[in-house]
Amino acid sequence: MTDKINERAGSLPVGAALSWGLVEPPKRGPKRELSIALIVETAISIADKEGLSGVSMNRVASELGFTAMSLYRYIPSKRDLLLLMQDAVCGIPIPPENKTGDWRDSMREYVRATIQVFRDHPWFGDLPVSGLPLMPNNLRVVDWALRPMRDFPLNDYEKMSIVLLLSSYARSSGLIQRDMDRAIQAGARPDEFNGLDYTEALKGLIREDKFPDLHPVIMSGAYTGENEEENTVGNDFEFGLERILDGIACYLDSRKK
Amino acid sequence: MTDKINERAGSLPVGAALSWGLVEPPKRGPKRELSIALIVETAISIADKEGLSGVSMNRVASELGFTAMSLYRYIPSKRDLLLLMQDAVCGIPIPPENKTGDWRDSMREYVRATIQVFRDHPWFGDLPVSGLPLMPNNLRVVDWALRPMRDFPLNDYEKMSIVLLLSSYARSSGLIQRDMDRAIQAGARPDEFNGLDYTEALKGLIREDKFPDLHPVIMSGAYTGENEEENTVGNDFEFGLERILDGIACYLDSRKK
DNA sequence: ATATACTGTTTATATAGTAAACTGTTTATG
DNA sequence: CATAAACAGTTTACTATATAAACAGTATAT
Repeated sequence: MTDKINERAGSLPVGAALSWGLVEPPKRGPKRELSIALIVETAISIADKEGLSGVSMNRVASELGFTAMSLYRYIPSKRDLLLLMQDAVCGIPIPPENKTGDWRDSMREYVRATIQVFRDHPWFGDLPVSGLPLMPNNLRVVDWALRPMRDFPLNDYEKMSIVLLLSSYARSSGLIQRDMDRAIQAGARPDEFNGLDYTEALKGLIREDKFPDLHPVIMSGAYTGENEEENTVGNDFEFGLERILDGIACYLDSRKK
Repeated sequence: MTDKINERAGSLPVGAALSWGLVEPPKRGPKRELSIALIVETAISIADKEGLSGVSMNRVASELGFTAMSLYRYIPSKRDLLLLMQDAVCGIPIPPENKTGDWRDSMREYVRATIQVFRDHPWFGDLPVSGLPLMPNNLRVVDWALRPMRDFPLNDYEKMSIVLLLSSYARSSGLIQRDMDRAIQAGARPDEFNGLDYTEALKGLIREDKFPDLHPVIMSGAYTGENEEENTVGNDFEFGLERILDGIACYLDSRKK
């Protein structure tokens, strides 16, 4: 199966080659009853409901009415299944280009959409990011991130650094928002454990002498995010994003003059 | 074992409680031949050499000359061992406060040190970050990150947002630098697979019509980082950091006027 | 017609993590 | 001092898990 890889795949990881559709479909033998897309879709829906730990080859196959081993006719290893899942949820709709809007709006839109992926698929942030994106949906998102900078007087390295800046911030914000979503869900059933309710424990542990700068932040509740109504920053993630955008604007100015 | 937790631990996860030293040492019975610190240290050294997949309860115990089950007298689960490892490598030396230096230098120093953790312990970035730090070493690092802002005219939410900004950027940069380190190591043995050498494959796959903005970046080699000497950005991570610092400066200015 | 390349399944193996029961040791208590 | 309780580390056992190998049936190329 993995030996039928198109030469264009070059040295790509198998998961990436599969995602690019570079593995030739078989010519003989019985009709396939499954497909990569179906398997990945099923795995994602399990992960959405039960987390990554719910995703086993057996579980995915059972859901489809097959045996675990049948999946290996499509995907060579679980690691590759996870890569395919990762790329699949990057297949978000990319809005049409708005040539009149300013670049700040476009970047905000990109970051917001990226964060949403983490909230829609809470397991997404549990997969390790191994280096640069190589798979098609993920790369379309990178293409999107580059779009607002098309006419910037910057070279490609500068642009990529900005993409890194935006995407890393989106990731971190996405993770935190995901955890907040979880806490709210847990709060709906108060018998369950509320993951963000560590405030009391921390207040007893963070002594002023050992943590002079963290101490007041814990005490005010800003660290764990209680009294969210007092949060002048507003929708948590927007503050940092505006700082990043300011920083970019600042750099553009310095380049123009 | 886990039932002997100090009440100050409150609702903390067990791993965090262990890390805070909130689990009372036993009063009777035979002398302990191991310690949490020793186990964690051993696990870290295995992970440093062989990656996270090398760390199994069996492997760690064998290294110490004990059976896997003996570890459970100290650490209730593997998940907790991983948490302890995560916190342990955050135990980096925190430089003394430099009251005369400016805040930008202090923040640069913090980010640089954080990135170094990812390079020294390549597995560190493979562990999922689950929400806010709760463990002592990690929180000392947060305290450090807050230090340069002590006299900023900002409230705690604003400060925490900036910490998020800096630490998320450090994480992403750290991951990329780790991967570059790996590629260089692989390059030293050219028979091995160089993880960053996907350039050729991508050049064939990223068509201009589907990826109008990414296409030129791939072709120039900026995406995969070939011709690093042409990278005007300089030491890759510094560019984004300066943008962030500019953004913060910009915000401070807008507050002052 | 038949060899070939497939399909999904069955069977088997190796490697986890960890629960429970066991043996021996130290300490607190009567 | 005797004994019970609390512990240490081990043995054994169980449950998942990923996945290799062999198998029986089916569609296609020659």
